[in-house]
Amino acid sequence: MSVERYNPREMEPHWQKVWEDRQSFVVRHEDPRERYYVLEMFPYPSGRIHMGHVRNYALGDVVARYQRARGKNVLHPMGWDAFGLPAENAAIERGLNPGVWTRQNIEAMRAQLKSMGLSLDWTREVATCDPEYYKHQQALFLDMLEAGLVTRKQSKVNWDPVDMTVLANEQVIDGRGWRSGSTVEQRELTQWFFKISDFAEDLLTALDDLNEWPDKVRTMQRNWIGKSEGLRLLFALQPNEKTAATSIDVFTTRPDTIFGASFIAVSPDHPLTEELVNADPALAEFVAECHRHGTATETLEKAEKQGYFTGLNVEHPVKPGQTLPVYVANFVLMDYGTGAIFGSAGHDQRDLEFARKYGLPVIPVVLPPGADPETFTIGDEAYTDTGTIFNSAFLDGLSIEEAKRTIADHFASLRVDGRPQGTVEVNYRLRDWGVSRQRYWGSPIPVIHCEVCGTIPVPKKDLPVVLPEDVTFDKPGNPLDHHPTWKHVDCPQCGRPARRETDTMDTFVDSSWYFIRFTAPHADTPTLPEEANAWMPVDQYIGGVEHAILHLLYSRFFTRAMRMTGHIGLDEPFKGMFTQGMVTHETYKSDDGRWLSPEEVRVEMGDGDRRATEIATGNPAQIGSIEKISKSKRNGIDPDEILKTYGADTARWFMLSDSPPERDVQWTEAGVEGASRFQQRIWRLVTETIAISEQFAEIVPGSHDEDALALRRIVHRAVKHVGEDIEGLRFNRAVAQIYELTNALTRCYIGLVSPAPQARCAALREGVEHLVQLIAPMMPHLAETCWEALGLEGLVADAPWPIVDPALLVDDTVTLPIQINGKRRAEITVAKGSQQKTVEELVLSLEPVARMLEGKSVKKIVVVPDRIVNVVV
RNA sequence: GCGGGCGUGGCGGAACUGGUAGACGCGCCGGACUCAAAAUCCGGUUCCGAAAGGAGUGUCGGUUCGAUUCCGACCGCCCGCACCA
Repeated sequence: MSVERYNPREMEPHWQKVWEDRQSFVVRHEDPRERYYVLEMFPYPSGRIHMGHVRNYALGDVVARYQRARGKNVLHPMGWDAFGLPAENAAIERGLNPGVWTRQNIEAMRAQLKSMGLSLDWTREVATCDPEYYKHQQALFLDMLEAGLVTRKQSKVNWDPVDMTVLANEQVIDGRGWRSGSTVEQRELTQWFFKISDFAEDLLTALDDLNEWPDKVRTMQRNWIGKSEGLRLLFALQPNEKTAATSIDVFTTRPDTIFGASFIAVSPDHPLTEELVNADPALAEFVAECHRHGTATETLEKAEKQGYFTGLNVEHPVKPGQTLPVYVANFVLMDYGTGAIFGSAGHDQRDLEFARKYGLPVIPVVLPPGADPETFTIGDEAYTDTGTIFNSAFLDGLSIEEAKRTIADHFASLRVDGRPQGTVEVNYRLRDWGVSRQRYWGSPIPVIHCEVCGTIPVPKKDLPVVLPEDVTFDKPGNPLDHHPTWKHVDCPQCGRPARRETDTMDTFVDSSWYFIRFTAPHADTPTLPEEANAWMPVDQYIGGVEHAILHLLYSRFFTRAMRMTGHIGLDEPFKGMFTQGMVTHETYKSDDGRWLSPEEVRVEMGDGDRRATEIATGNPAQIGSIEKISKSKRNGIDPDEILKTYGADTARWFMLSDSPPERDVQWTEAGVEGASRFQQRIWRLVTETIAISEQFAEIVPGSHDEDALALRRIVHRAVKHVGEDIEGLRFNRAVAQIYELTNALTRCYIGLVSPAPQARCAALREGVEHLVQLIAPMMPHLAETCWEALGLEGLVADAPWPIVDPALLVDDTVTLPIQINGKRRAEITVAKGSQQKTVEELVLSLEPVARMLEGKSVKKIVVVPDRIVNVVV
């Protein structure tokens, strides 16, 4: 019997139209069913989707469609992270208006995403560059400003003097601007900040409850917040002529080592340093040298510890009459702690290197367990482990923890400069979030600067502050600043001429609350709290690990800030988080070393190994390593081509097979072919099953036939496992289960001869119907086609997940492997729950066992009921 | 350096809380169908061995009746952070 091949090119657009016409995936808030919110990170509209998007959205769509089948009211929206630098670059390079460019890209990418057949509610689409979106973001900004969550302060920024713009750290390469190539300056600018550091402790402790997040991401966030508990300690300066300061404020996590102190070091950016440089040209030169190295940190990871003695000394806080020298040191950071440390050379590696270099004393004060206090010395390595305090007067004999407490109490009661000398303090690495950008293509910050009234918020009734479209990029700097009229406004308070804020917001702000906006995307307030509270938190969020820190942390902060300003009633936006792996592909190089794209080479098998040829020249090409898809290595595959050639279902299926979703997946031509073949196999199985079952006027599920029962067992087990695997996001295992089921059904079909036994035919039919439902979340178009062909009602997209008959999951017999001394030698099939004794007797009577046991005595028989038997001889 | 993860066939990867290692897919080999090819179907495919049998989850050691799984040491790879006081 010849069967027509399944044609995805015809069927996929058909079903996409059916879903759209029927509004299958449009969500109503009033729907009484249990809610489920699944979200993939929204894309930047670069113009084309890439394979990473295909993977991301394929993963999310399986979850969405599965939860729908499970009877949930599923919110699965899509939008555009539409502000950002590439649009401005397009404007500069190609003279396109950023808004026009972005909107064109959105059109193109929307069409591409639609061709993937995703179960998205497109009525909720938002684009962050749309005034309808950023209007509400501006309102949120104003609310947060009022609530004291926003501040304006001076901060050092990387300034590109040619482009006249602030650069992110990632845009500074070897101390130069990535675009202009000019040397980047450190500038003090007044910038807007969100006070995320106020939430440091809460953001840290709440991580413990996010148990549906990858541990890796939680660890990264913990490190980023970087909590350390220690003591803030005042060292009194010896009287001198150089400075008006009378003490130095130091932060330490090791106050227990205070008796081992040998020097004080302050940062080159410390106020004391800045005071001293005026009278000390050599120090000024040293500081300048530090700054030169400052920017290119990563390459100088092992930069030598360097210091400059200031000539100042402090009194030793626990050794009366002794003093400690004060250095300026290149390894002390101004933005951590107080920008000053005391050096405890015996128990900190950096301090040790510094002390050795400048001939300062190294006094061990922590004795390792079992070491001899008379002979213990520090060599090239500082001792940082646990031990007992010694050489430390009243701390002697204490553990490190006890010593920390004792010394904290000791300093708490002493005073320097009229303040307690020691205060227990917690420090965080997390710093406030600077959101000012001197760029055009971002959400305007809604404030007005008035010479008389100061910084005045734009009244809410005047929102949105809309970006002007008529801007030029012909000169460096911020186009908003150059615009002839935009920034000139009257002060909303006094009415006098004033100036708009021309900074725009960091695009991370846009993405910090879009997931909440999706719950009421057309509301004329930022949220409808009732709807936001009903839908949030996002049950399953899926995206790349590259956003594990900033985006997720900012979003967690923003949700808290939105709660404080009354827009939502919860703290944590994402209940479940999943980070997917990257899509990789082989790389190819021509014989003269050019990178070749996969379309430019032909790969063939020859003599057991794979060979590549450059098509254009006919020359052999090198097959290189498997790398993340990138423009520079030219190893990208255009999803559009794949979607056109093979169809969406094939691309989706391939993305879900084989590799676990959290790991990298290698895109291969062979793998895609395999996925495409499987699609045809399903279609054949379905059509042939239909032909077979037409022999019967009516199918009655029967259970008299042993084979039918066996098949039904396999089917129901597969339904159970696939469901569990999808819920656990183990899609590769779900795929394997589906393959196994398909194999079993195919075998059954082949075993049927006409006229087929009715019971078995019914079982086959049931199995095939269930198979179609199992593949529906992954290959939805094929599944709809099969569903229709089987004559089933409605759409498979609306069909409930098949119900598992628990009776079919239990076997009444079980096959026990028999081990002799831990090696498998035989197996027996016994009734489930057989008595230990019966099994033992049965095992010993087995021929192969008896043979193995000849001449040996049985020491012990371990019988794990319904599991395994181990005979020990 | 610190933190986290991972080492299983030719390849991607399975193996639930310790219980038949290699599910499933890719590739390869053989066969059927065909004038032939594609497609499809069937069988085989961890290694050594003709077989009986033996070895085997990075290496070495330990716990256990039994270890890919637990513990210790080492080797290798990947990711994140990085002068954090």
